[in-house]
Parts: sequence; C-alpha cells; structure tokens
Amino acid sequence: MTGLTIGALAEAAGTNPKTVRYYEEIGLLPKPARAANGYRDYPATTLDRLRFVLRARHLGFPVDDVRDLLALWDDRGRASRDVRQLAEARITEIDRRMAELRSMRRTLAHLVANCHGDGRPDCPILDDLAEHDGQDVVAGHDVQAHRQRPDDGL
Amino acid sequence: MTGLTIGALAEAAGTNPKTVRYYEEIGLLPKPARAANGYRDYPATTLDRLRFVLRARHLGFPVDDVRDLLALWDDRGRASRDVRQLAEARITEIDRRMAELRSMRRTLAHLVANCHGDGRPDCPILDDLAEHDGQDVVAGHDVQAHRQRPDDGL
DNA sequence: GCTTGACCTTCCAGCGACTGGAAGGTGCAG
DNA sequence: CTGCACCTTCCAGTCGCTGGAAGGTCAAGC
Repeated sequence: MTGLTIGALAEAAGTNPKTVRYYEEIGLLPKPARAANGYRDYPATTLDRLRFVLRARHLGFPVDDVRDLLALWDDRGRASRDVRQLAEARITEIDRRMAELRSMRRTLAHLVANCHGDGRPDCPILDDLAEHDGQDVVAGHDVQAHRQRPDDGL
Repeated sequence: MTGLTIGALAEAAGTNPKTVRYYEEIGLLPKPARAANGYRDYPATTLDRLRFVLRARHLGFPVDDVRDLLALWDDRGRASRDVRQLAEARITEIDRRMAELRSMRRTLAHLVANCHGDGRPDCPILDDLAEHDGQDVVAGHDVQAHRQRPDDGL
C-alpha cells in the first residue's frame, strides 16, 4: 500500500468510499492499482481528479458534462472554447431554476401571509392549491417540465 | 362511461395517464369506478383533486407532504396551523436552494468572465475546478448535502 | 365486415446518482 | 484470540415517474 486507500482518498476529498467506487464504475475515475490484499491503492493524482469531479458536480454540472470536462482537462490543448460553452450553458440553466424557485416562493409566501396559523379552519393555502387556474405560479410551465434531470441543487 | 376517461382527466389537468395511474397506485388519488369495459371512470371531483396534487408538486412539496396536505384538505376542520407549518418549511427549503444556486452562479460567472473563449488553452475554468480548496463555492457545504431529495426545480 | 388507429388495461423495467446492506476477507491492537 | 475498523463484491432500494410490451375496446372509414 504505497498510496491512499479508498477511505483515505474519499475523506481527503470530502466524500465517501461508496461514491468513489461508483465514480470508478461510471468511468469518472480510473481503475486504481491493487495492493497485495486486493485493496484499491490510489496515487495522489487521483485525489486531484476526484476533487475536480466533486467540485464540478457541486457546481451543478451533470455527470455527462463532468466527463466532458475531464476529457478537456486531460487534453489541455483545446480547452478554452468548449469549456466556456459548457459553463455558460450551466449559468443559463441556473437562471431558469432560480426563476422557478422565486415564483414558487412568491406563491407560498403570499399564502403564508394570509394564513393566520391559529386554529381557525379558513387558511387560504388549501383553497389556493385547489384553484383551477393558478396564474401566480410559473405561467404556462407545466409539471411535465420538471421531470428531466435529477437534483443538482438541493 | 358517465364521467371522464383517464386520458380526458389527465389532459384536463395538464398531465398524462401514466402519472394518474401512478398517483392512484401511491394513494394520492382514489381508485375510480370502472366502466363495463374495465376503463377507469372518473367523477369531476377527481379532476379537482388531481389539480391540487399537481399544483402542490409544482410548488415543490414532496409526495409525502402532498399526502398530508390532501388529508388536511379532506378534513377542513383543523387545517390552518399544520398547513402553515408545511408551507413555511417549504419556503425555508427554497431559500436554501436559491442561496446554493446563487453561489454556483457567482463562481461560474467569474470563471466565464476570465475565460476569453478563443482557441487559447489558458481558460481558468479547468484550473479553478482543479483547485484544492474552493472557498468561492458554498463554504462548508459538501456534496453529500445534495443527495436528499430528487428534483423539485429543474 | 375488416382494418386502422387511438384509446384503454396490466405488468415489468429503467432512469440518475448514488446509498444501504449483506456476506466475507484483512489488518492491527489489546 | 477476540474485537473492531477497514476493505472487497454484489444486489437492492431510493424518488417520481416514464417507456415499453402484450393485449382488449371502440369508433370511423372503406
């Protein structure tokens, strides 16, 4: 064991061994050498790579984008244009999500403001939820639009 | 067939039959009567209920919360306090997510601003992603924190 | 009457990005 | 030698649906 165990690597990067194995499985991390006992034995460079992956994921890059970023990272020659495009697309996406969250928040805040919260049964939240056309909520933006990608931002 | 077919119901509510069956399966919608041919036959009241569910989901309530809301809706007597609490918790959650998105956006915007995007290979985005300690990103908020709930906001 | 196509039914599988747990091997300390 | 923490692999589960297969039903057009 000349390098890092999976546990040490994971902890150093701020994650856990399960995730590291998963990243290996989906090809974000290279298959490491094995020690005599079969344990994974990581060089320090893998720590850099893992941190890169984690940071990109945290910034909201989907795993496929991270794969692309890694390819660009590995081939520094022609990075600039492609990487910039990826980042700009992410920003657009973030703006979309923020707008949606703002809209939800506005609606909820309005409802809470009009609900006194004592025992009385006339809290308007339920009535409002039951309304037929809720113009307050992201207009023309149906629930279907939600189903695309799993969480990036909770 | 005195009422609505599943397709008509779904379309009227702005969703699809699959989702309606799924909601029935997980108990958000009641099991409807069946026509002679075995087709589901919905009363108009189910349309209201389905719209309620969809709207709550769109506002970011997880399915379990929607179940609670429906229970409160069905039993209007003691709604106010509990519902208000649910809504307030949602707002807190939204604020958390917005803060995270703002932080991501700031970092990405900074990177894009410093990456000229021509062919030159010195785009700082990759270097930054590879940095060891990224203070610019949601400090002390590791990637683990992301794993809780599936998307509510894309 | 016969075909076409749009509906409906059930059931089972899959998505993304992990996480949890079982069942077993390894390494070290007391 | 007994614990315990760590490692291994593999399989299942999460959440909220979505897709597809395999089949039944119904109205319209020829």
